[in-house]
Amino acid sequence: MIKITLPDGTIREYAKGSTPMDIAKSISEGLARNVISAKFNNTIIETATRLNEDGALVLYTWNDSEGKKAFWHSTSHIVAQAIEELYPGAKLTIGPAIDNGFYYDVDFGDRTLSEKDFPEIENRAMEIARGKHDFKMRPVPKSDALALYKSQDNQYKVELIENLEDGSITFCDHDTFTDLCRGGHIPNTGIVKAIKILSVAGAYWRGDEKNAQLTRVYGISFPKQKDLTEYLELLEEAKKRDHRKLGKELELFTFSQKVGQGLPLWLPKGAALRERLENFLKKAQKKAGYEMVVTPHIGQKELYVTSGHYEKYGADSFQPIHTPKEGEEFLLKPMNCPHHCEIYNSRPFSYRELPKRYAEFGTVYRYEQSGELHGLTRVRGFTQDDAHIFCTPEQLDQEFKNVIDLSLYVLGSLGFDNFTAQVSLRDLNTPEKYIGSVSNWEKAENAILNAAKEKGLNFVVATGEAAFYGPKLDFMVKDALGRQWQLGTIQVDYNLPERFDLTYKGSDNELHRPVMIHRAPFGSMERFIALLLEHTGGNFPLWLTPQQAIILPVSEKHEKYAEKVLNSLENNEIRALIDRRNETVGKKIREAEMAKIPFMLIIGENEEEANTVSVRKHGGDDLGSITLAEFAGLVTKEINSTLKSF
RNA sequence: GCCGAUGUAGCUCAGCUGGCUAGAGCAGCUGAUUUGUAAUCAGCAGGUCGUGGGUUCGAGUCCCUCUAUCGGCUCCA
Repeated sequence: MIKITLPDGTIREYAKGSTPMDIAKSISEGLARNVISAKFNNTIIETATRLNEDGALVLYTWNDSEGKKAFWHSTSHIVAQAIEELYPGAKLTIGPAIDNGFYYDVDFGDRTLSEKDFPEIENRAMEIARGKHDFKMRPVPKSDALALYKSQDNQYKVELIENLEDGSITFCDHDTFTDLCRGGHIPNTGIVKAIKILSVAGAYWRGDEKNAQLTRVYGISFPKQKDLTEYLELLEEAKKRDHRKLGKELELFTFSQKVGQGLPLWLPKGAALRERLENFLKKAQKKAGYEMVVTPHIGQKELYVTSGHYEKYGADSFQPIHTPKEGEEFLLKPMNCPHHCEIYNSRPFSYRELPKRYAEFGTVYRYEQSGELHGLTRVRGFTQDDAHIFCTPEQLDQEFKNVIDLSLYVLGSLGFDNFTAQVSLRDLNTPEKYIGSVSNWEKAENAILNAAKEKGLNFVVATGEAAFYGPKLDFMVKDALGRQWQLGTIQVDYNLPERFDLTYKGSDNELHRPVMIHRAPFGSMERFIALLLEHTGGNFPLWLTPQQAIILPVSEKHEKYAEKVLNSLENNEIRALIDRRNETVGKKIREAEMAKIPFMLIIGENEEEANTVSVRKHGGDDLGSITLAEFAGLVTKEINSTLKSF
């Protein structure tokens, strides 16, 4: 007998060789029907894996993310079989589950795969699924595994197997299909009731640009047809929150082919919104002891050679600007730090004066590869809400924690409560990617880890994600389609102070090296506004929204009163306009609704007589007739409830 | 940059396998209407079909180049 510990802590005894499915059956009929995957002593196993020792068992259903993972990974096997049958000679590589579905990377040789081919793959895959074939794992000697894939001329699988240890290699069979696989499948193909191929994309073998490009087939599957329909509807809904669509509809920004790709043009409403965001942060920064500075948009090449940016990115940047005088080379500034270092260097500092906190809404230009551009989230010209803090090593911890507070304040004020804090460290295996001494890196990394822990921040660690000059604490937020973007960032840097020979006079009358914190709570105005659009669906917080109210006179007869109302709103600093058009109230309301204006003030005879406004909120709530003073109070109250001061 | 897809009026889209002067709704303009909580009516105007080339008697439609956009990969100071 073996002792099995279940998640609730109960320990049950089972015959040696029992499977997770046996155990599920012993618990309940319903569970047995729904269990699709299992984890034993922290290893994902099959529901048919025989258990021969004591241990902890977790059973998964479709409702668990591990269950979905097994479900989708299993579907990738089914799709792979369909592809292998439909496209003889196609070489399979890997096919994992991802957050929303799965993919399979395939080398189709000279053949291309496009959307037109999806239905055929889907149909054949569903046929296979309906065959209710069991997924069966079996160990295979390395020599046999190699022999199989060598006979198929599949160099990818051969490469994978060569890196595996003999004895640890397993194949998974279902129907007539066999694949190299470490496991984690659902019991049989019949559980999959709906399969959708979503897209194809190029993907480099092993993620390396130098390797062959494979065709990545993305798909998703569900245990019910209805789930698929709902998922596709969800995708449609998400498209409505696309910041590119909303930015156009709300007249915030645009792009011009003539100006150039990745170079956003801010329209009046968008520019005003940006300005409000900037002022919001400026106010908080002022309280936090920052001073504003202004630096030029270009700098001599030498500046970036000193900082190390030229060596790292020079070849992949906008190329130097040459002046009529020979030998002068300037670069469009791709970051503000070198300029701020030179501001610090403009005079000597005593330890008594530190920290110095220089802030600037600095517009920078980076040459992003054309395929990487994406709306406002990845552009070639953008404005960072940048600041650099120069402090003594003793001040570093406190300063870093203060910046965390500021970043959380910014995210919180704008309703981003679903962010991921990520500590980005260097990859110890690729030291050539980083500049500076190991001891400085260790100091910097520890400073971030300690500050994050002391602030009780719930963070994940990402090795290899550090900047080349230092580690970072990044705040990541997902867009409407679940893609993760970095917004705020805080970085500790011991390197630039050395490269720019920054110093301060200590209490010992000796010169010391300050530590530098790079930070941007928004990240960039462009990306932040993009994510804010997707999160709010264009319904910005009242304090931020371009137009807070619109006055809708029932007819031209009430235009005078409308002016009076507008005047009163302006005196209360409420942003409003009058819709003077000769249209019906119904139409004016419809358009105000579509423009996502928070308050509609309808005025006609009744209101004019009673000196009131009829207030309709965006979305349809009728607040009835109230006085202008009451309305102003309402607006102030709503603003104060969302906009706390720092 | 690489793989795949897309580009028709300011916006959203139709235009079948190539065949008369390229269509619709919304927006715009003109006029009528003076309106009470998501579209009042009528008329008018608006497009070298992303760019350049090719095939053809004939190209919005087929082929190629470039360009921009979209979904990925790679990259992201």
